[in-house]
Amino acid sequence: MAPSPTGPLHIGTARTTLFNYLFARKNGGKFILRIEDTDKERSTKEFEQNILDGLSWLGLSYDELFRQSERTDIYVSYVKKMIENGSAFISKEEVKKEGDRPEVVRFRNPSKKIKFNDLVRGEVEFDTTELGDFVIAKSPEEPLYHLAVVVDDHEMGVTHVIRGEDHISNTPRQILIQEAIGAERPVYAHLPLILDSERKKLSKRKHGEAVWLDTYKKQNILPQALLNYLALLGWNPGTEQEIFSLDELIKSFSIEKIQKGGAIFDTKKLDWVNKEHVKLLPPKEQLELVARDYDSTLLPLDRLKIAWKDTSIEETKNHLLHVLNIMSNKEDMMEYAEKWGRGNVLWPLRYALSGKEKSPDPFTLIAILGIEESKKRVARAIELLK
RNA sequence: GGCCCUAUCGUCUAUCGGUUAGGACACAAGCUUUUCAAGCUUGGAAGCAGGGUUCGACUCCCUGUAGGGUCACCA
Repeated sequence: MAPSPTGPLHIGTARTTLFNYLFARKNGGKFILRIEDTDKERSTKEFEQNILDGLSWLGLSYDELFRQSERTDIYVSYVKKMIENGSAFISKEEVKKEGDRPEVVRFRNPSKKIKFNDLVRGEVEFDTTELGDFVIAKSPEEPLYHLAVVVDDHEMGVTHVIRGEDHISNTPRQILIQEAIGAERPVYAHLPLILDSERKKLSKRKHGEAVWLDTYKKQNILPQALLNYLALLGWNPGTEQEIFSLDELIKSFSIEKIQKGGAIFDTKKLDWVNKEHVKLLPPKEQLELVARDYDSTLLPLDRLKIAWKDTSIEETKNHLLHVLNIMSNKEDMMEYAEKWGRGNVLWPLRYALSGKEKSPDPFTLIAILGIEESKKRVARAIELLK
């Protein structure tokens, strides 16, 4: 996996990492994390840390970690070799914009057709003529992405490259460089992209926070739930199972079941997957999650939803008034509820406390909110019924 | 625009030539006195179009259409 630390961990990067992880673990391979920070202007340590933290939160552990910024010497030796054997050359350039160099290193493009077999898409063919003699280094000491990637894959013995479909057009030029330095060609698999509701690639510019992993972390989405949902975006197990642990994903994973078309990110389904994972948690942890959810939120109450079935508003109000007394005097709530009908008493109580038709039971809510806050909320509901 | 990729319910998807085209999310309606972010029942909802190939195409081929990706001295 090869993220670039030019921004916080992107949700798409998280999914690509997951697929790489699953594939490696499934096949007993090694999972390498390579920080692609050859762009000194845009890469920062903070973003790198954010990516590392995000992966650890997700529980995606890697076997080795590299930074391209620490491997410049290796790339430089390759650039020099390539210039010597004529597969690259120093080219005089017109300076068009700020930062442009008068001289760069270009790849001598043999301009031929490149065919490769993609594990997801089958045979793909490009004519590389249109690529021209593309730039592989700003100077012999400053290698660029394509060169660094190919050298690293070669040096690290990378056998499988699983990445987003937006990289598919980068593949032919990387293959060209491989052939020039005598590197073996890895197996490629290009994943379908994650799309927004308008079927456009999820981008930081258009979608802001929705693309950062941290956003979902803040929303109390469980890491295992996010992983589960991400796996289902563009992949299916071939069975009707939908809820998976990471280990189960590893067991069921197969690259043949990856979808070709892009998939829209649906937060509703994410929420459902998350809910299913919450149910799997021990009761104590569930309670902690609930607490985080209900502490601060005060939802608007709907007058019509407070009353249970066809109980009258008047009756419901009386029950709530009693409930308020019971809370103040610490009397037995269940005794009262049994007497007047559990639904008649407990439903409006729970609704008054949570503001939701579906929520934990009222006793749990009182425990979370505290007696004072609970009383305040019940009083609020009574006020509404006047 | 060139090149590349893609095309089944609103969404995620199953189907690998013969199915009443299945499931899940979401939605709608209902049931359940409700310690229920539960469960259950029911419902609506799909093969982009046109040509082939074939006894038979959602499935294979071609064309069109639509959508997407990519075209840096970023990655």
